[in-house]
Amino acid sequence: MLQVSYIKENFLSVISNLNKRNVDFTKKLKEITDLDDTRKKIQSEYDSILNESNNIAKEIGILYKSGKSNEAQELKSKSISLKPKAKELQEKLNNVSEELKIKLCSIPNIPNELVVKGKNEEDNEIIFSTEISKDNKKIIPHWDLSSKYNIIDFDLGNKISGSGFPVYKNKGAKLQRSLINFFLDKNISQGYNEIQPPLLVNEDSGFGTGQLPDKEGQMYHIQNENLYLIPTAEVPITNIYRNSILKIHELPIKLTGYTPCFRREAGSYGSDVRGLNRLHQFDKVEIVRIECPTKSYIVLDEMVEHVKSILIELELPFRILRLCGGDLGFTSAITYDFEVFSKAQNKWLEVSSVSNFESYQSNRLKLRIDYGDKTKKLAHTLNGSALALPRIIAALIENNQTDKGITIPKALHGYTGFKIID
RNA sequence: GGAGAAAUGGCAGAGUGGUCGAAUGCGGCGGUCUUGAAAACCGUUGAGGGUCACACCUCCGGGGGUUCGAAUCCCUCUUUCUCCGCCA
Repeated sequence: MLQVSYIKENFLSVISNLNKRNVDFTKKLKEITDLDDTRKKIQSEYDSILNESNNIAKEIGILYKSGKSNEAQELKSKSISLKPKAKELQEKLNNVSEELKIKLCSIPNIPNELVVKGKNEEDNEIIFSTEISKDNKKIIPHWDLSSKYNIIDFDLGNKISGSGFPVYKNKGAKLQRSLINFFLDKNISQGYNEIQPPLLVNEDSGFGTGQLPDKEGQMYHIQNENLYLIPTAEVPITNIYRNSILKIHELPIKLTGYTPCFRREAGSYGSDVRGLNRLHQFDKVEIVRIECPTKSYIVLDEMVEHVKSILIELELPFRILRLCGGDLGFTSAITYDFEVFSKAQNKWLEVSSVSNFESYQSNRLKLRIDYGDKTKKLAHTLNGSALALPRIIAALIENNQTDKGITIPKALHGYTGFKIID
């Protein structure tokens, strides 16, 4: 959520930067600033009525003490006469504030200056890519390899839950566990502290990181408890700091956590959802940072380098994209996507998304930094996947298939305890 | 699931209808003293809205109500604790 004061002070640049998302927000932003002016006007009118009745109440107290109940009676009726107007103003204020909040929530984050305008994923900028071998060796897709080596069972998942809930078996299960531990260890070695958060969150948490309102459709909702299954560990981990004021010396905050993630993925179909490409439940290790605004872009680069180093250790072909305005997530100011190459599908698969949300989330979260010199500012939040499991597994088994079996990259040997799946 | 108790500032803890945004202690910050530190003493120390700055307004778990006036009374929700039941 953007701050109204920021919109007012930077009206034209906000419009032109938001324009990179290919939507013109001029009208909406104008409505917001007008609404805020109205809010202020009603607020001050309401405040002065409250001021008046507060004063009367105090006087009545004094009069009663000195036994002048007749005069007190007079003041009482005066105070009562103020009530209808106060009530009316209070209601107006509530309505306007609520409307303002709804309107503000409908404005996405302002893209950073590095982000180019663009329509969709085709306009994303490729900023790094490893070599992709062009040999024409026959490659088996991961869904066939899964059953060939009996490591992932999609039919069994269908039986137990439905599509998008695969069952990992045997060395497939061990490979999952190994990757999770490998990722966590990598993150911890870079100073991230491990968190095991709840997998169900309340409405306030969903709002804090920007999943609610509007994006309810993407989350599973437990109706009778009004809880949501997390679509990413970002939600519970970032919300640790909801309604917080951090002392400057408490920063930086670097957290990592492994969780299953649950997504409804309504509307997905076809080859997009084949095999491990898009699941309703999948495992992911996330990194989350809370930073001083002056440092968040240095930190973003650091996070990109970190994720990159993990993919290099896994010896997977990958590339890094800087998302264009049209493909940028609603709450993000800038996002770098990591994609591994699936040779069998001749397709890039997203395995990580590293973003700086600047103060967009922290304004919703009410997450501020106390600089110790009377100044307080919204913090910057950042997060990224390091990394999401299923597509890593898909690329790994496809790329490493040999006549003898699927070889496991060296970096994982200490975790798996085996070097080949056969 | 049943019965009872509670929720106040960073923490502890007073306050049960009238200058209470809230005593006191601890902690934090600034100072005096000291070669330096500790101790002691003095001062200061919640958040949001609003204003050029003041004024002013809101907030004592959340929401609603009673009253001229609510931290204090009533309703409701949430959370915590104790006892019983159940249980990985």
